[in-house]
Amino acid sequence: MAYRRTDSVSARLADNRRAILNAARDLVAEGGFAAAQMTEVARKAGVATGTLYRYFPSKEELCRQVFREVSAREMNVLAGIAAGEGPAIDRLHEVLRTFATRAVRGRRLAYALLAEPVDVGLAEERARFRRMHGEIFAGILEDGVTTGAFPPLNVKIAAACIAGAIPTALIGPLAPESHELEEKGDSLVEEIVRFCLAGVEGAGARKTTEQRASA
Amino acid sequence: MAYRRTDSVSARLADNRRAILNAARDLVAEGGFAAAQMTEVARKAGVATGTLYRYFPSKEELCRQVFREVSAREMNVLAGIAAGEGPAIDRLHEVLRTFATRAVRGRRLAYALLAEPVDVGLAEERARFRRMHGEIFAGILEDGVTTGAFPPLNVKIAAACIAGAIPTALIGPLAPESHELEEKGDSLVEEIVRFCLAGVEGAGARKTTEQRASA
DNA sequence: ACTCTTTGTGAACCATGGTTCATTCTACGT
DNA sequence: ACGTAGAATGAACCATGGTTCACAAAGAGT
Repeated sequence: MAYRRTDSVSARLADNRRAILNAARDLVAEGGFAAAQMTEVARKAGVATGTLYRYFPSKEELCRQVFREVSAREMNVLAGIAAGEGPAIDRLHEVLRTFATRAVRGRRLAYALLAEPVDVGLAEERARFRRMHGEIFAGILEDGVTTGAFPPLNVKIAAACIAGAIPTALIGPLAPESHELEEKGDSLVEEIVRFCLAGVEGAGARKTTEQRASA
Repeated sequence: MAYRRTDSVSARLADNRRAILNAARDLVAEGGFAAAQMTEVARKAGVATGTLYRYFPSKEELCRQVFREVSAREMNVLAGIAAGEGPAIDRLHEVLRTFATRAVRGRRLAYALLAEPVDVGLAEERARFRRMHGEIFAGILEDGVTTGAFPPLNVKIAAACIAGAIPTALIGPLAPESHELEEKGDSLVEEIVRFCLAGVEGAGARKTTEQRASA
């Protein structure tokens, strides 16, 4: 028996791992995933390039991990609201407003999570992120439909629409070089949320001119 | 005077250019922009790799050109509908349905245009594409608001929401490996369109529980 | 003190795929 | 026919940036 992992070593390993993840996260928060190059991450974390590979099998894994950690924080905030008490409509309102507002506040990070051009690995992670948004929204919608607060609707599709509408409406303004959020951010958020709520609530069957004419 | 460009030569040049663009377009339609590698494009177009650079300064330019040509066709279809006669609401309905339906029919191409992970150059082109969608939608909305068919609303934001909701709701199903569109495509489209129309029409001020309570 | 194992190092390595360029070919004008 | 300009060629080139690996350092056990 020649070697055993001490607590102090385990701690140091854990510290390193954290330092690496933090370094990567910070780089992403500053310049998006494009800025998270292995050399830079290592430098910022205070370790050698090769060391990164003792903790993560590849850049892709490292970036995925960062993506998951950052997005998990957001998801938890939203999930918390979704799981709360109160009428579905209020929770929906709150979730949407929070989603949009947090994106506006943390623009660069939001841009990285939602819109920055990334490679296929991260795109996959991003898809998962969107899907989870959809599921949170869908949960509330389900509630609302059950209690009769919302008209009958296909909750999955409506949720997907919301999960797409919000980021897209924000993306132009979210782009790193845009500054229009500083002032008009709040009203923008309000308007987006309003659209989504209306999409949910006004789900009753509706007719085109032809249908009205033939009635 | 030693040389003058003949008609036959000009024609051949134009043919080559077209052949290259077509080759690239076909590759994109089959395997997305990821499949449009210069070597492949050249092979498919029946020219040498170097020749590509006599017609396009870089791969990025070539791909942008392809993107523009393909997307222009879509935009024109939508713009045609938007510019038509009839009540705004019908035109909106028609435009949205057409947008979604065409995406469903030309899945792979739609995926490439809307969702495939691409590099920054094409992402820029894609952003322009989205913006143009938004402008088409916004034009109709503007009309509808003016004529009183729609309640007052921020047309730009609503348009952006629509431009985001439709692709996002389709993306999962659009993904090359998914086959769920074959059967459920039409109802999916209907539901998405319904959500968007409701978002536009139900734009009247709406109140949260707190606001209702304090009234 | 000595050995053995794990951990850390960073310069060299390599894979990918776009781009170049010396050379060859084509066709225009005389 | 022949000289020349423009067009075509495609194998070699190169830039980027992730990954490796031979070696050194540190820590654990006897």
